[in-house]
Amino acid sequence: MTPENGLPGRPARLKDVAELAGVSLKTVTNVVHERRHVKAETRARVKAAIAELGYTPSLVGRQLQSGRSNIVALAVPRIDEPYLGALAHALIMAGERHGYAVFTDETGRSDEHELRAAGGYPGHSIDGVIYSPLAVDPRRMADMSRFTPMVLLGEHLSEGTADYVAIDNEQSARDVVRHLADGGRRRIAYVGGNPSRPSSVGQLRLEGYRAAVRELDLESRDDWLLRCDRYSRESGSAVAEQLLPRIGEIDALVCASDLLAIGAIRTFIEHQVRVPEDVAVIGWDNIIDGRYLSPSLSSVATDLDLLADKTFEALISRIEGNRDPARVYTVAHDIIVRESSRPTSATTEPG
Amino acid sequence: MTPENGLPGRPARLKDVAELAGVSLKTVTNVVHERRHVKAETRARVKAAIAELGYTPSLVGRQLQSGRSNIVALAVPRIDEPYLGALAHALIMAGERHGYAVFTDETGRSDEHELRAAGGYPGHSIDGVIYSPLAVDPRRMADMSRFTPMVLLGEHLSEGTADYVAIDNEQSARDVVRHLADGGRRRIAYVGGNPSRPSSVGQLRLEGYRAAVRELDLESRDDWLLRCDRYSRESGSAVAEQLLPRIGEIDALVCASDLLAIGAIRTFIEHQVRVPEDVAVIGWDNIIDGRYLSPSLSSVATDLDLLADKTFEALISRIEGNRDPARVYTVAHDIIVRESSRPTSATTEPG
DNA sequence: GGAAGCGTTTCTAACGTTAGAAGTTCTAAC
DNA sequence: GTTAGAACTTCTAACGTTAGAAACGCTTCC
Repeated sequence: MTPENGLPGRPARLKDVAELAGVSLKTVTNVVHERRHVKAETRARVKAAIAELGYTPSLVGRQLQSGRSNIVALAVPRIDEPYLGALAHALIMAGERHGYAVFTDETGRSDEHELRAAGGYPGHSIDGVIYSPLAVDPRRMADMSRFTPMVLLGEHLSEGTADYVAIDNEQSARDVVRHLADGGRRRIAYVGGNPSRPSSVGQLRLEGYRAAVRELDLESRDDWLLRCDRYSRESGSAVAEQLLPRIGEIDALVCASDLLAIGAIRTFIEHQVRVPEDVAVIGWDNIIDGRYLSPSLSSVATDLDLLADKTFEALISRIEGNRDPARVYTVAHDIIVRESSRPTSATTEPG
Repeated sequence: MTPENGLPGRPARLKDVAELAGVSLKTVTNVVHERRHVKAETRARVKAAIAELGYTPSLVGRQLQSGRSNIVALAVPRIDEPYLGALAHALIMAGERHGYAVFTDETGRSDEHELRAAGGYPGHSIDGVIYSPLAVDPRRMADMSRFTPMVLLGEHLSEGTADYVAIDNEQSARDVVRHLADGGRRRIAYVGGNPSRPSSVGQLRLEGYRAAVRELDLESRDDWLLRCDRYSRESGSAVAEQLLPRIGEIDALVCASDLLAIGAIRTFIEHQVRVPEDVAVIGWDNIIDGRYLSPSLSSVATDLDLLADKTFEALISRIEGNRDPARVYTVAHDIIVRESSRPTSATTEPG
C-alpha cells in the first residue's frame, strides 16, 4: 500500500512493477504465479520491484478476470446468537483452511434479506452460500437456490440441489430422552416443535422425542408438548412460565435449543423451582455460556470444526460444478451431561 | 441470475440488456442510474429488458471502475465472543443504514492477521476498517494505519489518524465503584489491569477505580488488584480461585468485562461463596447472557446502535478524505444494576 | 549458412462497469 | 429552408488482472 517514498499514493499495480523492473506485464504475472520460463535474474529483478513498491495483486481485477472471488457468504439470522457466533467462528477457520474468505450476512431482518441470500447475492460475486434459513417459504427458497452453490445448516429443504449438513436430529432427541430416563425421569416435557414446518429442527427433534417416549414406555401427554416460534431465551422464559403449574407433574424439560433452556432455567429459579432437583433441563448446541450457568446446562454438542469442514467440502464440490441431487451429510453428536440434568443427588462439577 | 429460459446460464451483463432492448450500453447505464436524457419510451424498454433478464449490476465491475467497494471490514479477535457478536450485529445494521456492507474478519489467531487488518487488507478493495485490536504493538499498528481509513474500538492508539469510539472508560469505572459504595461495599477488588498496556481498557478502568477509591475514601490494598491477559471466562474463574482465601476480607469484585465476571461468579458459587451476599460482582459490556445468569449480572452498558452510528460517521469521513488528527468520540454509558451487585442486609459497614 | 526448435518475452483481448467525448436526430426560431 | 441548439445515443478508453497467440533471440543440427 505504501510506496517506498512514504507518501500515501495509490496501491502499486502490475504495470508499475513491470515498468520498474523493465519487463512486460506478463513476465510479472509469471513471476507472481511462480511459473516456469522466467530467467532467474529476471525473476529476482521483478521480485525486488514487487518488494520495493509493496505490490499486492488486486483481487478485484482477478475476480473480474476469473469470475471467481473465493468468497462464500454465510447467511444467518443474527450473528449475535451464541450458537451462530460459534458456527461463524468455525466456518471462518475452515474457510481459511480451504482457501475461502467467509462473508457473514444477517438475514434475520426480513424475507427480502433471506431471499437475497438464497439467490446467491446477485452482483456480489459470491462463489457460494452457507445458509441457515429462518422463515422463508421452503418452496420459494428451493427455487431461488437451484443455481446457487449452497449448503444448508439448521433447516432442511426438500427440493433443489442444496446440500444439508447437520447432526441426526431425531437420533439426538432419542439419546436425550434416554439420558433423562436413565436418570430416573419419567414425565418429560418438550418445547420447540412447530408442526407447520415439518422439516424444522424443532419438529425433527420432536419426532425423536416421541419415538423414545414410546420405546421407553414413558408417560406422555399432549399438554407436555409446547410450541414456540423462536428458539430464544425469551421464548424459553415464556414456556417455563406456562409450565409452572405443572411442576411436580413433569420432572424434565427437553428444549430444542440452549437458548430456550437458558430462558426456562432462569424463570424456574425465579419461581423457586429447583433445577435439576424438581425439573431436569437439557438443550441443544452446547453454547459456551451453558457451562457457566448455575446450574450448568446439559446439552447436545456437535463438533463444529468437523461440521464446518464437511460444509466446505460439500460447498466446494458444488462450486466446482457438481449437480447431483441434494445430499445430506450427518455429523456425530454427543450428549454433554452437566448439572441441569443430573439425577437428583446433585453434585457440582465444572465444565 | 436466472434468465427467462430457466437455464443456469451466467448472469446477464449490461451488454445483454443493451442488445435485448436494442440500445447502447450507456443508455442502459443511464436508466440504471436514473439519469435525465432518456426518452420515457426507451427507459420503459430498457427496464423491461432488465426485468426479463433478471439483470443485477456486477459490483466487481463497478468496483474496478470506481475504486470503491462500499465494503468495510470489521476486524475483531473472535466473532464468537458475546460482546463482539453484539457489536458486529450493531455494526452490520448501522452499515446498512449508511450504505456499507460489513465484512467480519477474525484477527485473534495471529499477529499477521492483525497487521493485515491494520494495513487495510491490501488487495481486497476494502474502503475502511473498523478495528478492535488485541495484541499488536500499538506503534507498529499506528504506522500501518496511517493511510487506511480506520476507526478503533476497544483499544486506543496514541499515534496515526485512526479515530477512537468508546465510552469514557475511566468515568464508567468511577461510577461502578460509587454504585458499589452506595450499596455499602467498602473493600473492593479489581481485575483487568495490565500496566504494560497503559491505553488498554482494563488499565483505563483501573485508573477510574483508583480515583474513585481515593475520592470515596475506601480501603485499598495492592493485592486486591489482579491482572489478567485475556478478558475471558477462564481468566475470571482463575481470578476467583485466587481470591477465595480473601473472601470475608473483600466484599466486592469489579471485573473489566462481563466474561471475567461470569467466570468469577461460577467459581464463587462452586465454592459456596454467595453472590452478592458475600461478594458483589459487576462487569462491563452488558452481554445478554448476564441477564439470564443466577444471580443476574450487573454491568456497564453502552448503546451499541449509537456507538455503531458514530463509528460509521467517523469512518465515512475518513474514507472521504478527512486527514485531521485522530479524534476521540465518546458514547454515553449506563450502569445496569441486577442481582449480582445488589446491597444486602448482611453487608455491614466497618468501623 | 540456413532452418528448426526451444526458451523467454511481448502483444492483445477479455472480464463488466462507467463517463467523457463525439455523434446523431429532432425541435424551434428566424 | 436553414441553422443553432437541445435532446438523446453511440463510441471509446479506462479500472487491474489474466492467458493465449504471436514474436523475439538464441542454440543446435544438418
